[in-house]
Amino acid sequence: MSTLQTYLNTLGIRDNDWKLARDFFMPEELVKGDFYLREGQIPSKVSFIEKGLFRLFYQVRGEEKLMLFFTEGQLMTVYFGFLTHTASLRPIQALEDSRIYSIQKEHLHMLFDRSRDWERVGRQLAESAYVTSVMKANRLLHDDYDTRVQTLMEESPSLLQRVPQYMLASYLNMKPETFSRVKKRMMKTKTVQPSIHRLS
Amino acid sequence: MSTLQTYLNTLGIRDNDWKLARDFFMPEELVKGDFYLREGQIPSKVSFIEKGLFRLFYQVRGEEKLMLFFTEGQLMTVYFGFLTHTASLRPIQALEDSRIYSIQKEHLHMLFDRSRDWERVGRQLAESAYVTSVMKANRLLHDDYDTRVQTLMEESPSLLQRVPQYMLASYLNMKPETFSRVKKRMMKTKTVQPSIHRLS
DNA sequence: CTCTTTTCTTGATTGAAATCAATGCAAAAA
DNA sequence: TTTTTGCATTGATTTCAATCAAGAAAAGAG
Repeated sequence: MSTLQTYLNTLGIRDNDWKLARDFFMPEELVKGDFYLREGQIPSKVSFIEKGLFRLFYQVRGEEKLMLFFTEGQLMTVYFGFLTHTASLRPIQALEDSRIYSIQKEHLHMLFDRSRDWERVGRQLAESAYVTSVMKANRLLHDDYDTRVQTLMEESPSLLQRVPQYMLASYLNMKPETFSRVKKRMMKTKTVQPSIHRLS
Repeated sequence: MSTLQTYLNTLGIRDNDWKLARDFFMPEELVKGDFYLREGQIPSKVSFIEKGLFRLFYQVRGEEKLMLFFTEGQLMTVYFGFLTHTASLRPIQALEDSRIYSIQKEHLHMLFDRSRDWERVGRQLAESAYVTSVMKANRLLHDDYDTRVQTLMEESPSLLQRVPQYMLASYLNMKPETFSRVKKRMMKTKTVQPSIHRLS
């Protein structure tokens, strides 16, 4: 629970606000392959990920499109369905054994009603969800293939280890073959690995 | 001012909350071509559009990319820069003579501090900005060209009258030539116009 | 350790939109 | 009126990722 408390602390949730919320958060364990949320369910909770990795995806004409990863230190939900009270067409599945803390929507709204700080946090989370989503969309829309792969490698190198490449390709809105070719192309172009010696 | 009041009313801003805010909203008139926000400025206000039409765009390698339209009854700002306190790379320009009411960011935060309802509205606006942005991004990413044009024609027919076609093309992330060809293709395929007689 | 399955790579081909280029067309300016 | 300007259309060509099709390599099961 302490990682959750630390996280909330950075959002401005302290002592009293934490006491209000503590009992609402329920621990859950999921093993690789488990569904956190199934297709057709209405998202009714938000979860803080203490450990693990998840993917939010959907199916279209037989093929899977991966939209988002969630991992340690992040809040997870199908925010769209959570906000619009609509059934999610987008399951969330654990890609690794995971440990999370979940709070129900109704409890979250209780917190909003009971505390100014929680209401403010609610706004800030919505705001940062907006910022994140806009940045992601702009990249997918306007960055070329090479840039997308490069950005991913720089910003989320750990994903390369933890996730099969075809999922990363889908996440970047390209085919696995294309991802493979872009990667190869980048290796060729790449200059010598930066190292501490090159700082001189 | 009354259209603004009506709008805020639908968000749950009544009597006292309105009185708190009223004097913060300043009327502005812009004529076609005026910049509501210039490149490099930090967005410091939000405006309600009573009348008119605006475009949010940016330049990349000499070409203009149109990201958003704002029109009557909507709130306008470069929300991204507004939230992140960063200079906007994205000017907003009036496409028609317009009349708006603007509130400064600092005043908005005063309202958040002074009233629970305003803080809630702040959250709800962030939430709906998120929902809108996700829907828009998903369409641009996953709908094919024909669908994008068709959706635009169905949902925003007035834009077709008010905006040159090359801007609509850019808005849908395609070239003017492509837009033209898609439109032509659609005309051919189109079945007889639905009419009241066909309801039988 | 071997066998099986999944994932990744590579090559050949195809297809759809971008690009290049020319023309048409209508509204505004001279 | 003619001329100019901005926008839309159309055709020809190019480009780049998708698709199709084998294999190779890696991961997992027994």
